[in-house]
Order: sequence, then C-alpha cells, then structure tokens
Amino acid sequence: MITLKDVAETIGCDVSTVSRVLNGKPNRVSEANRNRIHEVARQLGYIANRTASSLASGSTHTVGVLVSNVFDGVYAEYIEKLDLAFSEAGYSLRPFICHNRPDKEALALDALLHHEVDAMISMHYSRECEDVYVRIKQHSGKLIFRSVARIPEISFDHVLIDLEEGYRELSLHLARQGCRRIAVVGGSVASLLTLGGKSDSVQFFKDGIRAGGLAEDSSGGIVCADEQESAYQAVKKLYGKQKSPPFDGLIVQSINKVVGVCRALQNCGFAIPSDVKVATFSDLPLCRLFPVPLTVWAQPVQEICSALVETTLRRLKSPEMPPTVFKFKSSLIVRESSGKDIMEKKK
Amino acid sequence: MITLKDVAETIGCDVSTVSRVLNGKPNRVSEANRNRIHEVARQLGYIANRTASSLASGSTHTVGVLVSNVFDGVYAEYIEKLDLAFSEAGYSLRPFICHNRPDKEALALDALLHHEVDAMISMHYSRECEDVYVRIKQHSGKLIFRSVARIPEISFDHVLIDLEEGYRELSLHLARQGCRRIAVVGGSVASLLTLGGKSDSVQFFKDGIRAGGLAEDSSGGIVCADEQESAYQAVKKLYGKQKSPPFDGLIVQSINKVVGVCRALQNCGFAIPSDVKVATFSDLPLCRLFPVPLTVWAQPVQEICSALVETTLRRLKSPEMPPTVFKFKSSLIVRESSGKDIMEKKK
DNA sequence: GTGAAAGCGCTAACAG
DNA sequence: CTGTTAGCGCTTTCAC
Repeated sequence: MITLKDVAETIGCDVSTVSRVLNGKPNRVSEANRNRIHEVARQLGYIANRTASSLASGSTHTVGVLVSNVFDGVYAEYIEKLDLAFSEAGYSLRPFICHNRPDKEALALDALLHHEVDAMISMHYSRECEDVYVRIKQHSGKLIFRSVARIPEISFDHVLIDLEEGYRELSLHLARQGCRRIAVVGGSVASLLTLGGKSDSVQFFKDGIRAGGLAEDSSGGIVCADEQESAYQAVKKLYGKQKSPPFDGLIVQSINKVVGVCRALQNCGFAIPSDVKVATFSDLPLCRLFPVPLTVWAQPVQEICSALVETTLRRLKSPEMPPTVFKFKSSLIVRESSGKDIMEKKK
Repeated sequence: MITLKDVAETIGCDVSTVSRVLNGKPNRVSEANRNRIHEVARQLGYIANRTASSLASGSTHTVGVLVSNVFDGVYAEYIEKLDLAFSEAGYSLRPFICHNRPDKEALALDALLHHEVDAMISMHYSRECEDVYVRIKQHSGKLIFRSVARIPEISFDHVLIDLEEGYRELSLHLARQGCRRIAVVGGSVASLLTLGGKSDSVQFFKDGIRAGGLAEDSSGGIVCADEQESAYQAVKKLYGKQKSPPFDGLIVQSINKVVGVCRALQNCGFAIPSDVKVATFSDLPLCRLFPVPLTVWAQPVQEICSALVETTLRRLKSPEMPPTVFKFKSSLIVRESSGKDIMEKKK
C-alpha cells in the first residue's frame, strides 16, 4: 500500500507538505513542489486512507440516516434526496435500516456514538431506545429528528411534519365526500382506535370525523403490519363476504399498505371510489400513476430534505447552539381515489 | 471524550489489558481485573472509537453495496436482505447510490479504494468507470459483482442472474399466449432494438420471438428512462389515439416502469391482458398485489443474497483465492397480466 | 514555503 | 495473566 510517506520519500520532502498539497490546503506551497507532488502521487498510485484521516482530523465527513426500511417509497425518496444534497455539501450519506427492531435501531445509533458518522438523522424513534438517545444527548448531541412530534424528553434539533393534522384533514375530506364510516389502516393510530388509547393523531382524526358531521362511533381502525401483504390480509378479512363495505372511507398510513388495501377491495368486489374512498400520506409518483390515482396529504419532501441538510450542517459547525425546530406544512391533493370526479360534478 | 487510556488509568493497568477485555479477546485475563474493567468502563461511559480501531486493525467490518437507486423495489429488497445477512455475520452493510451517474459510481467505488469499506458488492456496472474497476483489481480485488454477465475485462467474483434468458422465456411465453407484436420497454434492450445494435439479451429476445413463431419484424423497443413517469409518457405517446395497440405484448424491464406502462395503457383505453399482455422481471410483493397480477421472470433473491454474502466473506478471508462465479436460475411465474385465465381455459 | 514532532485512539506482537 | 513497545496513516501546530 502506497502511503503519504512513500510519496514524500520518493520526492525527498516531508509528509506534511504532501498532505497539504494533496488536500488542497489554502496558501503557501511552491508551484514547483505542488506539481511534482501531484505527479508522483499519481505515478505511484497513491490512494488516501480515509480511516487514517478521519482519526487524525476527527471527522468522517459522513452523516447517517436511520430509517425503518427502505422498501417504502417514502424512505427511498428521502434517502435519494438527502444523498444528493449531502454530496453537494461534501458529505456522504450512510443509510441505516432498523427493520422496526429496537436492537437494530440501537446498533445504528451506536454508529454516532462510536464516531463512525459525524451526525445522524433519525426518521424512526422508538421508546425502547430512549436510553441510547439520552446517551447521545450527553456525548454528542449531533442528532437531528425528522418526526411528527418533538421528542419532549430530550432536546434535539427537529424537523417536523404535520402528519397529525393530516388525519384531521383526510377524515374531514372523506366525510365531506360522503363517507359515513371511516377507518384508519395501519400504524399506531389504527391500533389505538381498535384497542383504545389516545394520541394526538387519534385526537386529530376524531376532530376531523366530528367536523365532518359524523358520530365518533362511525370510525375505527384496521390493524396491520407495515407491509403490502399484511394490509391485504387485514382488509380482505374484514371486507370479504360482506354485502356492503364495513367502512366506506379508508385513511391508509403508508403507500405500501395502499397497494394491499386496493387489491383486497378489488378482490372483495368493491370499487374505488364508488364503494370505498381511499386516501393516504406522501405524494409519491406512484400515487399519480396508480390505476385509481390517490388522494394524499402531501409533504414538501424537497424542502424538508433541505431543512434537514441545513440543520445538520449547522449543528456540525456549532455544536453548542440551542436546538432548532422547523415545522412544515403539508397540503391536501384530491384525486380519483376519494372521488375527485364527484367533487367536480358538484361544482 | 473517554478513551481506553482513561479507563486504564483510573484502574491502574495498561490500555492493552483494557482493550483485550473490552473486545472479549479469547483467553487469559483474570476474573478480578475483567470485572473491574467492565465496571469502570461502564461508570466512565466509555465508548470505543471505531475509526481508531479500524485504523489499528486494518478492518472496518463494513461492506458496501453499490446500486443505481433505492427507489426500485428490487434494489430495496436486495439492500434489506443483505443488511440482515451481513449483520448476522458481524458486518454492517453500507449502501451507495449512484443515481445512474458515472461520477457517483466512481465516488462510491472510491470508498473501497480509500478503505472506508472492507469489500464492495456492485450491482451497477458502467463502462465509463472501467478505469476505476481496473484500479480496484490492482489495489484490492475485494469487489463482488451481482450482474447479468461476467465483466470479461477484469476478473472479479461474480454472482450472475439469468436476465438474458428471461428475455427469451418472456417473449416466447407472450407469443404462445397469442401476442402478435411484442416490444421491450426500457433498458438497453429497448434502445438496441430501436436504434439497432446487438447484445446477448437482444439475441435471446429474438430467439424467443422466433421460437414463438413470430417474424422478427413483429418486435420492437420502447425507449424510456428508469422512472415510472418516463415509461408512462413513452407508452402513452405510442398508444394514444390508436384504434388497436401497436404492440399486444410488452416485456417491461423493471417494476417502476410497469406502473407507468399500466397506467398509460389504461389511459389509452386498452385492457390488460385482453388487449395487451404484460410481463416483467423480479417477483416483488407488488407483482402479486397489482390490480392485474404480473407475470414475471422471478429470481431467487434470498439465495442470491446468501451467495453474495458467502462470496464476500470468503474473499475477505482469502484475498488471493481465484475469482468464483455463481449463476442462478430464475423461473417463469405466469399471472393474469399475460392471460393466465386464458391459459387455464385452454387446458 | 517546508520540515519536525506530536499526536488521533486503538491493536497486536512480544516479553516477561 | 499483564505491561511494554511499536505502530496504523494522516493532520496539524509550531518553528525555522
């Protein structure tokens, strides 16, 4: 392996000079040496050892991003956009996938503690790992949340999205479109609605239900895991062999589940939007190109990513700065899945 | 920051002893010291600096995987499966996304050269980066290809999938299902069929066409970029305002494009499979749950991932071993999109 | 402008 | 069983 030392020795100068030149450090290196160094480095096939520079300089120039999976188009989109944005800023993005498992989540967060990355963006928070987050706060603080609500226990930078409000807007919208019974498919909201329990999202959902003129007991949850197949099974089980649909409005928590939901409805002989109206979160390309284009509560993903990158870079520069909080506004995009045509005819 | 040295000093022993204990090195450390070291390390909140261990030990315990994007479910699936498999083997997977850009591809490969990862799995090869691959061969050799054909110029480990044969099997299948004019949507095959030019895949495709009893000029290509939207536009442009479909059989190169293709056909008033039959590669969950379940040339992804992990670990262990080549067999799964019902009625 | 020197934090012989 | 001794390859002050 060719090292800085090798280059320095064949030239007869010091490693520090070579280092300066090869890293394009500001001023002061003679033209002559500069050229010679570049030339020799190339000839010898010198390749810097980044592990060594990271150790010496104390920075890896890498930012981690923690996601639950990468199969969901939403995360894929964030990762691709963040990757591009960070590489423009001279950093590289390193995705960590936790598969919804706290052990993997902790392992990913360890990368920050162990100095494998300079900072970490977390798009997945589970209570089980709270102690790790506390440790991070003590040791580094270079963690940025992209989440729905502020993690109150510890103070980190936050980039917030208004998914909670989405539950209100979507349930209200569906009610206005004529739905009489509205359910949430998947996620914690579905669980809480089914098993009982409260959360801000549930509250927002119920607000929408009421504002839409429906009784609270006209709503419910359909519990399923975070996969296309689970959603399919759950909906099929509930709707199979029914003459009329148990719920005529569905708010589906993620795009993967929409796929399962739509297929299940189709299998059970129910049409979208005439029998059942469907809406979801995140405006992926798939939402427009779906056989029945989907009504969505759409986040400004590009802006969110920019905010994440900015926040991260700022935090890296000024570690002691007090935590910042951004909150982004989503918007309702109405398409055929919730009866766009009906709406337009009314007008 | 608490270092090994701090732990050693508060105990009054040497850093090497602490290192041994904390890394669970085989034999020989007294029970007494062992416990004391663990305790003090915990109390002080010691966290190992992995950059430093990587430098000292010469290994990062990280394997990179280079993909063109992560939005395509196929890559997402590989990444998730590889991630799981590698973490069981004590390695962590680091995805690199090149967005089909040679500059980003080279940058990702640099990570291997610069010792940021111990090995790299490449699922994306572009000729433009050939020089980088040559460099890698000289300097490291720890590159494993998951590809369709062997990269002949340089000898690396290969895990091959039979996508080429897929073009033959799918075109033959569509012909047998009654298609008279068959086209390939997207990818290099579509380009070569349109602009002229040869490749093994094109040859296989034409073999299938002939074997299916069709004339060679009854086939064609529909060129588009690797996105849902591009495929949509390309097909819409070709099929719009036509009374009968220009091609009644479509082999679509990736799942994202299928989404665009199906939507375009629907928009143009053509039904699947009665007017146009569709088939694609890779059996993702989406293929079964699609409104019209998709006929696919299905790869054994789990086995492929196992082979990739095994190959990588073996290469890491024995760098001098001659390159190995695995080839996996796919299988045809017939579903409604190519007229499964029709087939069954015939029987 | 350039070199000398002191680390970054950890690992891994080797010697006792 | 444990300490000593060298590094790993690079960065970065500080003199000259």
